[in-house]
Amino acid sequence: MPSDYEFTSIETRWMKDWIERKAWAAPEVPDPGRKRYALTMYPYPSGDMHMGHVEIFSIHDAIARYLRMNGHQVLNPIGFDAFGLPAENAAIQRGIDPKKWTYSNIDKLYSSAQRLGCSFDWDRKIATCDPEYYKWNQWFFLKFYERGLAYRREAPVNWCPKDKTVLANEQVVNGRCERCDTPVVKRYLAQWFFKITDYADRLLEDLDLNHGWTERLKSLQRNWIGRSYGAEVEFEIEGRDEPVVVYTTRPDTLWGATFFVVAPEHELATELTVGTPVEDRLAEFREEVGRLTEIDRTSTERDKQGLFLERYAINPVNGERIPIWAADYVLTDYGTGAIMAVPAHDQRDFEFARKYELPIRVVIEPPGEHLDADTMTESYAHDGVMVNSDRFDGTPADRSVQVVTDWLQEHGLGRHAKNFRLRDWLISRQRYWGTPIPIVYCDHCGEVPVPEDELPVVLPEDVDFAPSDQASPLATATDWVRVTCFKCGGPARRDTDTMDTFVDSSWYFHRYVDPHNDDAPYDVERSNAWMPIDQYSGGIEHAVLHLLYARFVQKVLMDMGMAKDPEPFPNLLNQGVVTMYGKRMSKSRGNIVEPQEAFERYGADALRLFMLFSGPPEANFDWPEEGVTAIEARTFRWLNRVWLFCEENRDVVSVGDLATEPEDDALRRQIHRTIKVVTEDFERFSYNTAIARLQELVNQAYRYKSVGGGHPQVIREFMETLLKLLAPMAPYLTEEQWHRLGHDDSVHEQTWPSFDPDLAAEDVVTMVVQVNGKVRDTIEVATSITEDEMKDRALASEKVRSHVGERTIAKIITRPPRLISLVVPESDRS
RNA sequence: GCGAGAGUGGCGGAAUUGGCAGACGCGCCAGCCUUAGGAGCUGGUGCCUUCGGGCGUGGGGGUUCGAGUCCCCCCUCUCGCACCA
Repeated sequence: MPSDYEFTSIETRWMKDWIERKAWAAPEVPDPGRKRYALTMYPYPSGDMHMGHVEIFSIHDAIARYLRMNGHQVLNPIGFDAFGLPAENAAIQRGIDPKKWTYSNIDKLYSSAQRLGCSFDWDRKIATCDPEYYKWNQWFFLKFYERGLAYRREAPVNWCPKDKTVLANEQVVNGRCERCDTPVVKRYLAQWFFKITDYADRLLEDLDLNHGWTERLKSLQRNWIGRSYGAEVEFEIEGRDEPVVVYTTRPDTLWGATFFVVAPEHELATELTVGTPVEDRLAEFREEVGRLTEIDRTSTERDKQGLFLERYAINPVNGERIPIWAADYVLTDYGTGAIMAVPAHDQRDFEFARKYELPIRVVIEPPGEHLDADTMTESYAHDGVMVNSDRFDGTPADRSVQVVTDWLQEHGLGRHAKNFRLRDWLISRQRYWGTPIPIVYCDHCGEVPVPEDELPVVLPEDVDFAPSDQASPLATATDWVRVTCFKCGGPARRDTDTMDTFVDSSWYFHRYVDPHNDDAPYDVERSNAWMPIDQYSGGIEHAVLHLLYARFVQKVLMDMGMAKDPEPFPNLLNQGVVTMYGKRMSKSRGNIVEPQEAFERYGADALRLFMLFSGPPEANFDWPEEGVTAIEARTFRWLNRVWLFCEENRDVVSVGDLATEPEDDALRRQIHRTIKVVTEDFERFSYNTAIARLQELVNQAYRYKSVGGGHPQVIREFMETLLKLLAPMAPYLTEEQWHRLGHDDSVHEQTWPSFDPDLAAEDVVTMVVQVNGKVRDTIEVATSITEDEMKDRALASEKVRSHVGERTIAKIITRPPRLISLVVPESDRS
């Protein structure tokens, strides 16, 4: 009586074996045509491994192992996104050194990944908090600076009052801090930006190169970049030399522009009121607006607030004097920060006009209808015909924008223009645990970049981590801050902010090809040999963060001659998240299921299969109420069934030629069909159905034994095929049984099985007979059946005949060999 | 409001091209085995049924010999964007 699957010692043995002989090491440079770069988004080391990691790694590892078995040289590295707020917060709350905290988490996560049986190339490990890594963040920063892609500017920025740092637009979700959910406020600060807007068109257009992206993800990015087409129009301002430019998507409504609005924070507002009685009221108004959180400011329910600046602009198309207002519904950083207001045809302008009793003039009407400005209750923003617009009266809406813009351009009043929702990437952070920005400030020379040979600017350790509203933690490292200017040798101060950690993750996949390089971020030749990433996997939560920033940086690298591919990851698999009771697992919710317990009770393979079997990889996985015990019923018992079959049958040896019986052929056919469909399933990442097919095969093998089947070659073919097909998903059990079957090499180094087409083809199929579209009989037939035979067999069926009755058959549709459909008149059935 | 995606048994899900809806598994039911079972084995399991059959993939209509799949309308849910001019 063979014993059950005892995984503990087996897992330990093979884990050691794989690591010691570097089983997953990729060559420095791959053979041409054989490379596959498989990458999973590097994890943030916030503690030990959690179920989210287990899911991602299980899927990703199945991909990598499958590629390897298909003869590819696979680069499958792992590293750690090691900078970031949680380390610092842990340091503040528990008095632990952020460095120690981070590295100890990295150690835990690294060995848990080994225990899970991941096939990473362990020696390529990187941690972004190593000076050897972040030195190159600083190097890239300087390169960006040289190219005019990094600049410092005072601007209204998103400030999280709890985390006490600024945030990028991408990190503000519904007006709240993405990390701690605190409402964000605007602050005026001098900050560093990366000029991602220079690449907006390319980021938009190259999305089509990413064939392996979901439409959903592409649409998220398109939305975020938000390109719109329209016109820039010049408005003269009374008493000002220079005209002011506004951006509009509807230049055809210019004749309906009855007032002009600037954002309260806009410098034009200050300029227009300085020295006038309005000056103080504007300052007050601006302060009022500044106190609002982004949520309040952008709430559509809130009443729009405005202030008449007592100045006038001239409408360029009709020379009308229109009043200039400051209003909180106009944003400083979109377009030019000033707009022409067309209340009749824009809902926001309409509400504002009604509130402050400003004139409304209709210039677009629905065909054949009249709109009355005095009685309308909302703006009319649909298609129509131009009216009250001089020579353009009667122009239909489908041409009006083009025609008017052409005319404006001809007369020097405006021009065609486009605009983006995307803003430049704010990379300064007022926090400690990140890459110091390699810039010093000199009273004499101003902003001075740290020379390359002075890199890295190492993060100081003697720092008060506690964040404040006034200064970054690094400012408390007074000795570190004080430097001599690299240009003039005079006194200077270091920039005390650190970089957004998304800078780190925007190029880490290049570092993996050459992780120990001291002279450059990476060797370009090597990177070119491995890039692009053939299969990337990770969560969709990075849709407009990492996945957008990394694409931007890749394009800059390309322009610098450091990359050859416009897109770094054309194929992307977005796994779902692991939840329980529909909510993301988290300590604060108390709905955590620990992988450690699962490892101990059921082993890594059962846990991996459990994740893979639950559903498609893109779907979220809601952990069942039972907790880890669910693994027992769903996958551990089946693994044990596989184990016992191998234990009971591995000593079956061949004794010369054996005649094959029909049941032998049946099992062989099933084996080859299974190879075919499981291979197809792997190609489309459909692991849940692959496992289902393997379960069917195992069921069939047990049935074969129970009816007396026992052909040694067939049994062996079954076991070896099963182990190979299962190996990418359950690496430990398959490795152990592979060796128990007498092999000296690893199952993971075997070639993925191929099928015999003759065997995989079905010889007998079930032919369905329909009468008027309804299934009336099913008949077992040979695959090679002819259409005539099909008709004969169908018409011979009692069941079919009773449904046809006396009626004549009007039409017969045959789809050999599976289907025949008889059409008879619906009338009086007797 | 704009954009994207989804809706299938008690549950997770399957059906790649318009061709037997519900594979595989969980759960449940019955039986066998066992001192015992949270083990193992066998069979059953969409709903209704007068046992002929009828109905069935969110609802309604359409195309077709045939629709979960294609087309139109509607409902619900999820996600993203949203005072972006």
